[in-house]
Amino acid sequence: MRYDYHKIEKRWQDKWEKSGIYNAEDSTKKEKYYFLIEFPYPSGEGLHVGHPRSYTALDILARKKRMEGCNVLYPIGFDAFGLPSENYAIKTGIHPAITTKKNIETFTKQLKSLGFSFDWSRQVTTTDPEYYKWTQWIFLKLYEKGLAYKARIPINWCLDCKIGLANEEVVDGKCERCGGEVEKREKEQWMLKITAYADRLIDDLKNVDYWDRIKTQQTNWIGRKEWIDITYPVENTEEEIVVSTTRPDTNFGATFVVVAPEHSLLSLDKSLVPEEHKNEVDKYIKEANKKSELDRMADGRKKTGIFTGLYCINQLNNKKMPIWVSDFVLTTVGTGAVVGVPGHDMRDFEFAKKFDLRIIRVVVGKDGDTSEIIKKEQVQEEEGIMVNSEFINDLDIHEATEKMMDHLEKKGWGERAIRYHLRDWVFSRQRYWGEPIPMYHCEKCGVVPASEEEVLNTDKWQLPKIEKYEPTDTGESPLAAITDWVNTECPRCKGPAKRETDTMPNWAGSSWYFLRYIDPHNNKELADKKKLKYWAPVDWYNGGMEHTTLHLLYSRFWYKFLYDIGVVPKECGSEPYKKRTSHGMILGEGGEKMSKSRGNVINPDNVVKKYGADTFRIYEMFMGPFDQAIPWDAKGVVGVKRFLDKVWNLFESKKFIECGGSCHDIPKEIPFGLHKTIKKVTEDINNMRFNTAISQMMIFINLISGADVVPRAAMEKFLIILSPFAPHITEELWSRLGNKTSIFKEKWPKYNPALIKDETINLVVQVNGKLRDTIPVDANISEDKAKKIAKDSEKVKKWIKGKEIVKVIFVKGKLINIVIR
RNA sequence: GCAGGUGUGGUGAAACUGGUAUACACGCUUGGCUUAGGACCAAGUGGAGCAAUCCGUGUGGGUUCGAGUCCCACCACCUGCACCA
Repeated sequence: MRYDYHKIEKRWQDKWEKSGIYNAEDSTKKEKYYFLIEFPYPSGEGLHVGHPRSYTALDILARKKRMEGCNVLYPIGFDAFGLPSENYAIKTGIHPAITTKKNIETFTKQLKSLGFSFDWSRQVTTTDPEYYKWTQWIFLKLYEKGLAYKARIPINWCLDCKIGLANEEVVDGKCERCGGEVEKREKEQWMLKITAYADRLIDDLKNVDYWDRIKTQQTNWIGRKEWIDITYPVENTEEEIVVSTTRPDTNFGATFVVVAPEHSLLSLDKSLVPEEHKNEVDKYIKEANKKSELDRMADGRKKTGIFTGLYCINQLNNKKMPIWVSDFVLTTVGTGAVVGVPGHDMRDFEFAKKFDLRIIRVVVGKDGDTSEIIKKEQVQEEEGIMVNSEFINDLDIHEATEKMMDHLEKKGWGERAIRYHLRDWVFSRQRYWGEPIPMYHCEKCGVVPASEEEVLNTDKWQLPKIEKYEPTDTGESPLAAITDWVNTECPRCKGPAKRETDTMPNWAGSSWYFLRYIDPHNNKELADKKKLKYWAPVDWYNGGMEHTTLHLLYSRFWYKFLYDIGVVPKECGSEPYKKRTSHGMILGEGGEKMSKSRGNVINPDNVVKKYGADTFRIYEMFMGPFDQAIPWDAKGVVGVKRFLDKVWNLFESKKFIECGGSCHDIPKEIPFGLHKTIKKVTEDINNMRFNTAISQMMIFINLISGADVVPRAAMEKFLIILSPFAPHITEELWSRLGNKTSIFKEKWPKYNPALIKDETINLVVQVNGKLRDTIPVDANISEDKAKKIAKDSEKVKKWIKGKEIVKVIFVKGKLINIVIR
């Protein structure tokens, strides 16, 4: 019979779904294991080939873990709030809920066609009021604990469309939809105080098993550093300017100060800027206002700037420093003013060069040059010893930093500050398709939170139906247009009040979904304590590297908060994910990102139709190292299909023989190869080296293709280790071998170490490190014997003849290297 | 700009703690089978050379008996940068 993957795959998918063999059990004595993948955003484009990379990987791990006797939770859900559905609604007038429902149906069908062992009975969707009421409840708790507050934060404002834009919708400073001008506009927004958790978010990383690069990136993103804010009096005024720096050791080398265009020193009502500079400065500020932060950082190379006409005094040496304004300085970093030390900072150096400012050396590097004036092209950023710096001369820069900080503090000229790169989380969106923020604004009482009762047990804070999805031209969310929803009474004083009309960002729902999977239908609590104690935390979370700084950090923050207020029991620990790994992106065939506009998108449905789900799964695991970005290769899929065809055809053509204790007519290579394969596949799966696990299985199949008879037991073991990769074909062949129960109820096989020991090896013989011969010898050969054999080799003799042997290096069981002169 | 990563045949890649560079797969070449082949089977396949041999893991240095692997400097590319998810 032909390998008819369509029939086989459909049949087993139906059987598995009916029997619910992948559903996690809630009350069992078995050890638990919780695998988590990042739940998808159900976009209108359907499943991307990138999604199954992560899902297949953890599916393999989950299936293996079950076979090792664990009670495994491997859930799935949908992160369905977001911009694309809303923008689609603006264009077509179709309600996002309808689009979302349709998209989820498509995704569900696609995911099921790939045979993932998800527990579908626990599906969670963030747009479901039964789910998002708990998201809103968490917000109320954050507010109650003082972690939610309002602040004025700029948004991107399109002057033509008159709506606020997401950063992504701003392309080269222009509105993505109309190409019009975009400017920054300040708005009162809800903020979450994630910085209150900054220290714990860094320090607790030592208790989790994340890949190093993930830990490093998180630590750097939080960016905890000791700064010092130094005050300089501004000449001929009552004002002072406060610069912030992490390198006060170089302060004797300071020659100028640069402030951000938004700096208060330049504000009009202060009118400090001398008349003759005013026009130019104002013009510069206006230009800067149009650029996004990222553009400003990117353009920083070009070094634009204007002298303000003001000077300040460095109190260390009473030197006068001109104050410049430049948009490479950001208000969000430090105090929004930096001190220029052009001798030892590339950016300052380029700035000084361009505007012809003084450059002074205060650190000596390896070259030992101590001259005070630095010649052009000589900026020196590496570490070294202080010079030209009075009381800190001859110290290395770290000691000098400490001493300078003490000195400045003692004099009252500076103040130390622990500062983080991490900023508080802007939690408001002026959009419709998100969780309403359950807050009242009362004329008398001010901000009044909704009650828990209202949010949990009434529909008062559910998203109301609306007619138009465009944000209002005042910069408010479309909800602001529904006056009978907005205008309401204050729950405290019963006077007139308005509802908050901003909604939450997409990140909200995804910050705690993994907890809801544990108890998805609970109507009384976010999740039952007993179930949480059993299942939490997540044992293994895999996702994209691009989520390392935002989503991963946000969800760790929320989990810690829920842990602090006792929603998550103490026994679970204060970290949501024990282990975190990352998959690489799948690129288009040319090596570029897959996108509609490039026309290089691969639809997983077509691949499944042409080759079957098992081939698709194995190809995605075989294409390269799991953590690396890899281009799709349509031809590569063929090789994997051939492999599965070979496995199938073996069953059609081979004789399987039963061997009780011993099988004398079976060549030794078969048990040797099998046990080596079991070992390699087992270890490689655990280390996410799926590509090499598959190549080992290919080697084994190539080996037994040549054999006349194959022991049935060997074939069964092979099918079991292949089954997590290719669940359908293996389940089918398993049942064809006469087995009545599912292959996934089998135990994961163990290898026999005695069987995979090499008895002979190829001894590598080198002369001066170059390969000259390989000689098959006993694996336990002694050094003396190996030396003799090596020197007797004709090939080696040729090289050592007439030369002096300086020494011989012997690596047991591997090689011998003869060093000659 | 800052942060994290990657770089090996014609292609995707393999190489555990420094020890035979290129496993496995694609492609290609030759042959077989076939009415046919985008099916299957067999052999070959880093470069130069008749050969002995030499050269080869982004570039340039270094450490070592020995470097794809370790150290230093550089180059190119990918990801993220807070309102895409």
